[in-house]
Amino acid sequence: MPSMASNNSTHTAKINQLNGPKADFVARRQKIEKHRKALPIAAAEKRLVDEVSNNDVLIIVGETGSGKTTQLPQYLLNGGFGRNGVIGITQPRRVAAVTVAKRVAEECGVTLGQKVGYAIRFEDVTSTSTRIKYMTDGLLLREALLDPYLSKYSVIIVDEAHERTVHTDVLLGLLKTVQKKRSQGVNDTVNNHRIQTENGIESQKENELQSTSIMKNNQGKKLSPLKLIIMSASLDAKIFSDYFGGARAVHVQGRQYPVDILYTHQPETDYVDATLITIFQIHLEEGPGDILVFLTGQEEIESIERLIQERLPKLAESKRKLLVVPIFASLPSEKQMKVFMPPPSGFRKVILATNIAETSLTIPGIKYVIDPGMVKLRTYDASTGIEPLIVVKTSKAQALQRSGRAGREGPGKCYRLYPESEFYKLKASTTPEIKRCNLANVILQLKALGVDDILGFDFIEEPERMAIIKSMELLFLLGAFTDGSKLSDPVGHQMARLPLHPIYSKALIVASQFNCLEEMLIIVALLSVESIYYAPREKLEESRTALRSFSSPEGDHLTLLNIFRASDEFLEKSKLVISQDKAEKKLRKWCKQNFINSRSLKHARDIHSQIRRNVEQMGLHVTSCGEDMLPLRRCLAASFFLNAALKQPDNTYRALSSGLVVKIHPSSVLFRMKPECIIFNELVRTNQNYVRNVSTIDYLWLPELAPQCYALQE
DNA sequence: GAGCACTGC
Repeated sequence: MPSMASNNSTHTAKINQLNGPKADFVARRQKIEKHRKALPIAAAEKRLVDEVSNNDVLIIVGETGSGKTTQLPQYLLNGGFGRNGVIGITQPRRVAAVTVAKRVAEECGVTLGQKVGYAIRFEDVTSTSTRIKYMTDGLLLREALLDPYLSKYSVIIVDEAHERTVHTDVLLGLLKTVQKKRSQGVNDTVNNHRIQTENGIESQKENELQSTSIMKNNQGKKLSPLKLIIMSASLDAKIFSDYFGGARAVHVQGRQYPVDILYTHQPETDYVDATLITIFQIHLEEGPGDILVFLTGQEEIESIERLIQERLPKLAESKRKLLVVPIFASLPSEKQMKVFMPPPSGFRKVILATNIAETSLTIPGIKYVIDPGMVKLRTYDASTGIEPLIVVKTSKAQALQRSGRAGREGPGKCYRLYPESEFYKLKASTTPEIKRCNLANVILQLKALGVDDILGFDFIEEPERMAIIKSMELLFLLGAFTDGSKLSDPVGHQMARLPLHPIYSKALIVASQFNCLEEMLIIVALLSVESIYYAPREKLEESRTALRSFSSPEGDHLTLLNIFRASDEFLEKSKLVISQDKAEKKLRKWCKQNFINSRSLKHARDIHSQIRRNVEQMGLHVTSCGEDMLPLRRCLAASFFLNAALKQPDNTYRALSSGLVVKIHPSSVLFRMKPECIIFNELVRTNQNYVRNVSTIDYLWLPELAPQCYALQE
């Protein structure tokens, strides 16, 4: 064998020498083919294609490493399913859509964006020749607003369905009805779909628009039936099968190395301490291999990091080679990259991570996983509308996902810091997101898709009635509905078209009437991203000084506007003398000097240009209020009137709609000013109720601008 | 005078 191998490589090297890049290409193709054939799913190619031919809905249970995401679309294309339409594959995350598309384009030997492409928000790398299209599930939902029958697709594959994101859940419901309608034929359903609106010429226009687009796609012939494939990890195939009327489920083997699961004998009272002990125990007693620890948040990660650093010097010098690497989403990207770098020779890496390491990124070299069994979860309280984060026990599925991270490159070990009996008491899977979030956007989208009766919609799992009703109330107050709770025209339809929280969508529509849409587009873009401020604890004062020149006495909204404009001016000025790339690099430096998170600012810039395009297409007039901030401030009051609060004698505030006692968050420019009347965008509950993104308004504006909520006292 | 799991349009 060894001599064979060496002969082979000499042979290849010779060809390389003779034919250069072409032989390189051939060698790479051969390597790719070999890799593809070795995947567990490869043996099932014909069977899978037959299953898809014979079943309109197919559930595929594929374990990690089966190759289903990259291979199945290629099998279907070769099986002829791309002839009558595009094969679409949805992913919950943007990076996944992009990286998988790149990989498949390479495997097919085509340029990305031609036969194989991807589409995510802000980026469409597809063309008319695209047959395999990877995309985020949220993007496909948006496409459905313009093409309710998803007529360009012959097959839709919903990948990672077990994650049960809101988008996946809504998409499954939509696909179920789309499939039914497409198999029935389109002609008689067009008029029933979303069109039962009693008012207005506008909506008729929109209906006509839709009918024509369907006709065009249809070219006079009936739309072909839609094939639907749901791909999921093993635990809950039955849920999907039942939802699709007992659809057939097939199983595809994965490729994972065995992982030893170890439990504690007793429940741990202090899991931070237990985590520390386990880290050192592995480090001192186990063979080489990196350690991945799952923790609940930044604070916990930083405190454990400190504790490790304190204890390390107490070890024998030869045992001190332990490199601690934290990772969480809000960490600047250059620091995040450290988890992918190999440690100095002889060192063991211990990675302290949040959930980000569960699915979003895969870290190489992990042999040991420590799982304390806790996770920080966003919840939703329908009665107050607050969405607090709480620490809860993981689910069984999550525990399995975490332990699986130890078996990607070889056999591994997972230390669960609770007794085995506790594992069996865990919930099978995490409560789907749709049951623990604000539903305003979901409802708006469903209404725009023609679902009139939200309470009667066939959700795979029903959200709470109260959560639906609360969100309907909000949409009603924003003017998105008619009295018959249909989407209003034009406001409701315009709101549904914008990729923003409904409150912000409405703010844009209001701003067009106040002649300050130019300004509001900026403010809403900034309110839609993570905080753009970045101040490490040790440089708090320095950052405050840097930001002082932007701050406005009128509040955080105008401050945000000032920062955006300053950054934009800086970028435009740079672009006059240097290339776009260099100018953007220079902007990042500017951000750093001013303690601004450049990732968030970039995101806001992208959103800004997208929503600016959206409102222009909708025919709204983008005008500016110029130097006069009064109309803009009145517009903020008219837009965010539901979140108004009045100062009380003790300098706290009372929120007018909920009656909650709140304080201005210390990060606000108004923290010390304590104006009489404010509006705010966010209510966070920690030890107290804090409001963030606050502006001062004149309280007399409320009855004038929002008489439906506020009446003048006699 | 305070902290923010993770995604997505």
